[in-house]
Amino acid sequence: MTQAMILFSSDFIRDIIEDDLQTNKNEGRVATRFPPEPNGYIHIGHAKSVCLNFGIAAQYQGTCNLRLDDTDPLGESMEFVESIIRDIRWLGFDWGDRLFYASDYFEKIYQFAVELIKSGNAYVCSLSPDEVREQRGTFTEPGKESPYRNRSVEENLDMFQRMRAGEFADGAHTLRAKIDMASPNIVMRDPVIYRIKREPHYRTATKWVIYPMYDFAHCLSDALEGITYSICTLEFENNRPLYDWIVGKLITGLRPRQIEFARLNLSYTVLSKRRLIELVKKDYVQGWDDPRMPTVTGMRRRGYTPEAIRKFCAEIGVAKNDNLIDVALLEHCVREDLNDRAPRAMCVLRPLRVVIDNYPENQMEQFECANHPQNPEMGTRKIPFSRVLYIERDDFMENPPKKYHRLGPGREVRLRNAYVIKYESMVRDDRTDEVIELHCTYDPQTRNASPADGRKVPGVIHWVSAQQSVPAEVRLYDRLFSIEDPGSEGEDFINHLNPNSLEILTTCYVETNLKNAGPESQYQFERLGYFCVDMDTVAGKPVFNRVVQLRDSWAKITGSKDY
RNA sequence: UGGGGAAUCGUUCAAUGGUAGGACAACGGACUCUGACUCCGUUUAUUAAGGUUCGAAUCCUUAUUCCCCAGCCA
Repeated sequence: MTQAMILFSSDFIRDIIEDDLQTNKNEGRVATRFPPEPNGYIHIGHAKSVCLNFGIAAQYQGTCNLRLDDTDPLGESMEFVESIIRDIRWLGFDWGDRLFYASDYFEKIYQFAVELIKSGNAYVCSLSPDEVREQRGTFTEPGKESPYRNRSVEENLDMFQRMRAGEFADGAHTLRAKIDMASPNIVMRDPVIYRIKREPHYRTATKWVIYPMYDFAHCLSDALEGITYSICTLEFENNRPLYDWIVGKLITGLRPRQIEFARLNLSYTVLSKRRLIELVKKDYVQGWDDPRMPTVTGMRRRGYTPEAIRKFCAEIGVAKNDNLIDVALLEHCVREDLNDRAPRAMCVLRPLRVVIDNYPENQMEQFECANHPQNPEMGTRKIPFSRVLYIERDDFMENPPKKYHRLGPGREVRLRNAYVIKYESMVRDDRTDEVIELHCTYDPQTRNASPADGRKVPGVIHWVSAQQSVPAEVRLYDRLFSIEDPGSEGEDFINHLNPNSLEILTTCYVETNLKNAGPESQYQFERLGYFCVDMDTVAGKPVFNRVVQLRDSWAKITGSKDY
């Protein structure tokens, strides 16, 4: 990614780095890493971390490694590795040849453990999981030392080797760091650093039956890669003393420094892996790339751009306060980006038929329309106009309120890019009494001009030609949850799913120009919002996802939600 | 309850002993062939109480509130 694409910024982590650079710590080197576990898809919260780690590397001419933190084979898979790589690339970041796997370090990490045993700093413990828990103590009481704590180095070495050789059942023994069972920090009470797990690993297959724990593997992986700043989230603050203890015992010279920041929370969604997995597994959504999901792949399918996501990550900043970011900020960022780059188009979501009585039966005109009102470089396109049109149902009211400036009995309105038309009469369905058709007349003088008599026509509505438009499916998305913080309540978050988070409209009409629009291309449907061509599109029958609505000050007045 | 963190507009981020500022949101208004965009304007904050100081969001003291930790998850 080029320098220009990076949003440079300042925060408490960058302050630390700049201080270090001043004193030439780490010989002026800046090395970070993004270390996801490949057991799920990455989401907008990960994107914050990606932007932070890769952004810092770019800002200080350093490096950022991509490292798959795959030390627990349960749930990890190549599918997730591939999705993570795809998503980070799409976000616009590059790690060159520095793609690493913690699993590639298993042998080295094993040797580090042997070293720890030899120096008397680790022992094989044969307590059961329950016993370990019981003996760990509580917040207020110290733990008890394991009866196996003082095994000889020789016995430990032998046992650990036999653990590796597969002589024992899962859970029969663990390797524990010998630290302090009385530590007020529970993390330091002789933490388990290796466990036996007879689970095939997606990369090392059945080569290993013991796997290092996060606390042991992560800091050593950082050290092996020469990481200078190991940036992680707040919940690892308690683990930092252990991080420093392990590195202090095993690594000489320059050591990585762990710095913690607050993870992102976003209103009206959930960002915990556990909850996201539940949404997918129990079919509350249609997969990881469901456009309602806060996953990178979901947002991509929805129509978000990498630029918008990066802007958002820059806007929210980095600090140590717990936060709940208003999703309105995310929406603002995508509108800002798409406003600049999305060509305009017209689409009628809920059609109402309009006949222009004084327009000749077989006449057809082509109007040249700007693709972007502020950017002429985006060119023009031709839009067909004819006697029968569709307009939005919401753009006609029988008994409109005062400030409504669209169509109604006795009213005039401007058809966007076309003529001013005037209401003449309506046709009702005999049975339902519903208005099914409008008859209007047009003013031929108003094609590219205001009415000759100087009268004001305040309203402008969008439309398509009935004959020359293409049927489309449009999927309207709303927030996945109906409360701000579904993750916080004691109640099951599933109870707060928004039942109206997806509305599928199958009778829409879009202008002919979009008949073969390619997947992932974004448009602004004027007066409606930004839309993105979904991958479910088939030739000639486009499917659009609504990325986000336009800001709508009329909706604020009426309280109505959308079209 | 022991330990580790954090408290600043509605939401967020800043101000590093010297004018509390930005963004989003909200609310007015201007403009407009998108009730969009853009532009102009307005409202709103230092958790509390003491102290140090010419001067405190910042330093000290005492409270209060919230988050994290008792996985052989990360």
